[in-house]
Amino acid sequence: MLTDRQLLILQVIIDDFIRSAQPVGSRTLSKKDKIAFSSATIRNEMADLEELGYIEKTHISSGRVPSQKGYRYYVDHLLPPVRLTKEDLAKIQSIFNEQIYELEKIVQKSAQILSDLTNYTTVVLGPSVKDHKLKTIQIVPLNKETAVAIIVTDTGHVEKHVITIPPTIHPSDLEKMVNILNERLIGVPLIDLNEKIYTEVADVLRAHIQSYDSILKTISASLDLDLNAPAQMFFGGKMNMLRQPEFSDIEKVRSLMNIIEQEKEFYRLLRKHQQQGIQVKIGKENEVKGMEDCSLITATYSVGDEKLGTIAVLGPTRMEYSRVISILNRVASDLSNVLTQWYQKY
Amino acid sequence: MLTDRQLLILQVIIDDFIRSAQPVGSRTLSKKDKIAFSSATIRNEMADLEELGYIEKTHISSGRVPSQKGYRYYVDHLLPPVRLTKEDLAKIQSIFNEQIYELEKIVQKSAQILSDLTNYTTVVLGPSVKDHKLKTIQIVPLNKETAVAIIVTDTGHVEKHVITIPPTIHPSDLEKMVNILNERLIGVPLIDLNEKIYTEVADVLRAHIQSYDSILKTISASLDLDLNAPAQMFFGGKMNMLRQPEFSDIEKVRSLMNIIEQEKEFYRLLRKHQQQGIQVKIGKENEVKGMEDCSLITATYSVGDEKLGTIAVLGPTRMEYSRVISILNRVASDLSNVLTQWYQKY
DNA sequence: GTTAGCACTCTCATTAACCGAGTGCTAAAT
DNA sequence: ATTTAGCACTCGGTTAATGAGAGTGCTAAC
Repeated sequence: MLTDRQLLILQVIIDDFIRSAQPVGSRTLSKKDKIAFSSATIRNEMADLEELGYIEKTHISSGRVPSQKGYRYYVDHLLPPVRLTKEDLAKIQSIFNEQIYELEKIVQKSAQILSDLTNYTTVVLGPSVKDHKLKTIQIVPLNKETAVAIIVTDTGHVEKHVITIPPTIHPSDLEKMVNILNERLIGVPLIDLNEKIYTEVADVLRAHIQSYDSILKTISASLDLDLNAPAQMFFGGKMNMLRQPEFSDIEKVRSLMNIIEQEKEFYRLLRKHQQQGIQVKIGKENEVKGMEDCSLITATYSVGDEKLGTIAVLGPTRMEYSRVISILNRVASDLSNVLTQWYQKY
Repeated sequence: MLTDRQLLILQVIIDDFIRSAQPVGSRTLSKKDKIAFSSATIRNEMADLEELGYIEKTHISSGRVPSQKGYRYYVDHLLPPVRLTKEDLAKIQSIFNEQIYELEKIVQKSAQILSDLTNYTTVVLGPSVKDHKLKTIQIVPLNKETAVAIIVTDTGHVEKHVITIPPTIHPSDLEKMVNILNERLIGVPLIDLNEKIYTEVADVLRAHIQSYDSILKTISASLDLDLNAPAQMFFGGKMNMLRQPEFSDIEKVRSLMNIIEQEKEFYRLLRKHQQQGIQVKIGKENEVKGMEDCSLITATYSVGDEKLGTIAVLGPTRMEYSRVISILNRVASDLSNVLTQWYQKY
């Protein structure tokens, strides 16, 4: 329903505003190469665009600023194509340059590079360990009372857990228990461990081990807690927001940092973004107080068909959507490829 | 060489300025209970104090502000006694309430509580693992090429390390190697591991194992890297600085955050503060550009006589020295006590 | 349908005036 | 010999006035 000319104007307004952070006036627009008509014409079109809700004035005689609806339309239909420069590609490549075998490190480095590249804040939601499969479980006694339980998954992830050992348990029982656990539970996804303990392991334990009750508690202690914990979040460029002119007000910085720092809220927000592909949430679409001036762009990365985690870029609503989306696409797919390739070995 | 009255005035000026963040004038001072002489007298005394360098004016006809020298004198000689409230003590106690057996968690929680209590930024330098002693080393093969090496120390600390296994190494050799390592190296401090490998283990290995060269590389890979890594730093209340009026300027926030975020610089700074007891570095005493308006108060915590790490509180020079020092003293000694008690079991 | 022209609006930067908090100095009081 | 009252003076911060500049909406001409 918008005419081509209106679309052109909308696009140029948003492009210019993203660059300059200043309201865009009709005269500025009329000087652009792409635009061949006079400022008066532009003024008329702008009045229409404003009436339709795509742009706004900051005050009665100011230039125009994109509205949330405007950004939404821009993101959905008007994104200018971006080609990543060689430098950009090289940096992205550098994430995978070193031979890294640890998922966490690679994910952390991705967050780092991504924030360098975009100058915004990035968050990478690490893969939940729930679906990883048990490779081995070890219990290393530290002294009479405590021991550290170590769980290794098929992906090389290591969980540790310091536990107390009730004095009723005999060391040899402990050893037996570990053997039984390893015999019966290798290959089981961590999330199913608790169930399997009761269906598969409990009977065997009862048959072989004296202090059955306390040993069960010990097992629970070593396996239970880590499952409900949220997946790790890796941040990059937390302070990049300070450079954006929209955050020259210390109050805004504070309220935004509050959201980021108390990670729970932010984690919940990211959990919503589990769908395949790039997702863009603009301003109030995030439904979080204090993020009205922010946009969140997310992508997922995966191994084969299985989603592993989410990569997110947080910036002002006046964000370089095109560029960020391109970069994010690239990083997510490269990361998926590398991980897929890597996991195939197992 | 300062008269009692001058000291009194200096103290009241600093106390007031710490509270209000506003330059203190003679009239304000004369209204204080402690002060029984007129504003004119105070003006004379202040002129002297200024000449001696303990206080400064922000402009020719303003009230006085403590100088760095003033703060230094205040910290060294004029600290008003502070008694921690029951609430404060209860919060500090709560660090140790839960039965926590993991050093990292307890240290992290200390940082958290400390920043809550002081409203400043806190850093806790975790203990370096270098001095911990090897409890066991395990190598868990993940697939043909990679394995994860797991080092457990007597303190329950777990290091993991993904390594590649050269195809020339036979799995049984790997097993032999692990056995030999465990036989020979248990109880050795991590920092001495590399040396011991050559003095104690190399010969045995050569005698028993075929692919001697590649296995040595593998060992190095599993043990080498983690030693030079700096000890972990745990932050609390990174954003608390935003609430201080001296950081209403976004530029200052940025330069300070830069220092904090790129942890290396900050780590180096903390390393200087290894001496026993409370240390206070005021403003430029920190010798870090961008920290001219900050003070750093540090304490060490230890097990028995052995220093483990450093606890630090970073605030504006206009910091509540008295309160922070009291709290820090308490936390450091409580932490030391708990850890000493805990470690004695080993 | 497009554009030139014009009156009007509003922000922002500059300047001037003023208030208030604070100082230093002098002279009187203790 | 101190201490204090008094007074002239300084300077930052706030308010108000002014003007320039950017931008708009509307009308009338092209």
